[in-house]
Amino acid sequence: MDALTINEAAQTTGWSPRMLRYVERIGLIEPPRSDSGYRVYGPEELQRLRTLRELLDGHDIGLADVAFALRLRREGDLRDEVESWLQARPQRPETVSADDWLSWEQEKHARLLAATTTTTMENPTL
Amino acid sequence: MDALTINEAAQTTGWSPRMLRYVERIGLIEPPRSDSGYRVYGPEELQRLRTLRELLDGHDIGLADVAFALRLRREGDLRDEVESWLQARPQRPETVSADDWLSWEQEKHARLLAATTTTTMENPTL
DNA sequence: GGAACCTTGACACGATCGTGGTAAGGTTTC
DNA sequence: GAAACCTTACCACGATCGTGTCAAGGTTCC
Repeated sequence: MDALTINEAAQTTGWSPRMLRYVERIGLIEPPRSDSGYRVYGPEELQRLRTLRELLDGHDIGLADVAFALRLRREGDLRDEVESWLQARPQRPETVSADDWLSWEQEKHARLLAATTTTTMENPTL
Repeated sequence: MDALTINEAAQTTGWSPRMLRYVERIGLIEPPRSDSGYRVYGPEELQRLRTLRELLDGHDIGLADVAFALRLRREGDLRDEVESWLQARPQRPETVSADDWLSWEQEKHARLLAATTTTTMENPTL
């Protein structure tokens, strides 16, 4: 069976049970619950937990960073505002530099993506 | 004249001099320096400082969050990995929704990249 | 050449992040 | 019905974030 309890999930993923609850609380991985309220970790959650670990270890980022990235993805207006703030010349190119142009180009991708993922569908079965 | 010193800039933007140095240190706004090393705040910096304030006040985010967004924008591999992690069904869609499919298509790039960096293949014990 | 700036560096401090424990109580299993 | 789980809710603690203040030294202004 691929339905592990929190301690079993902790065992196989390397996270502590405490951290699994924390990761859930900040909204990164919210496993479904059994009838009696027990967290149920399926293969999906386990895989996500492992890749999350890799993500954190790979770069110098924290859970809060990933949580913020999640916010950016869910809250369209927030993402747009942050994005447009960052866009406003981070350096001071007296003239429009090639660098500016480059980032603009790169931005198109994000913009397109943003346009389609704007739906903030929420459905946390509490 | 539009070349203010740090205290003047603080005055007109509402930030404290201390915070202006902090904002610079985390890479958000790095004003040029005079020959003697004094920070020189031009209209650009002032405007950016004001909009930064609005950005922070508008949503419940911190400077560290904006700094991370900046990292995401600068470090392409980081952005891709974070993006692809978030993409991996944040919720559990029993059925694949159209929305999922759409983003799936657009995210192929990120997924491919992720495939090369994700090597954790564990079998669900038990 | 002194007043009034600027610089970096340090000490400090509450708030949050990332963890770990422990307690009080419900569930599952045998 | 007791053991071994699970739940939430606290207390704690080092690390970082977001601030302030202060010290020691260079710069600008008059």
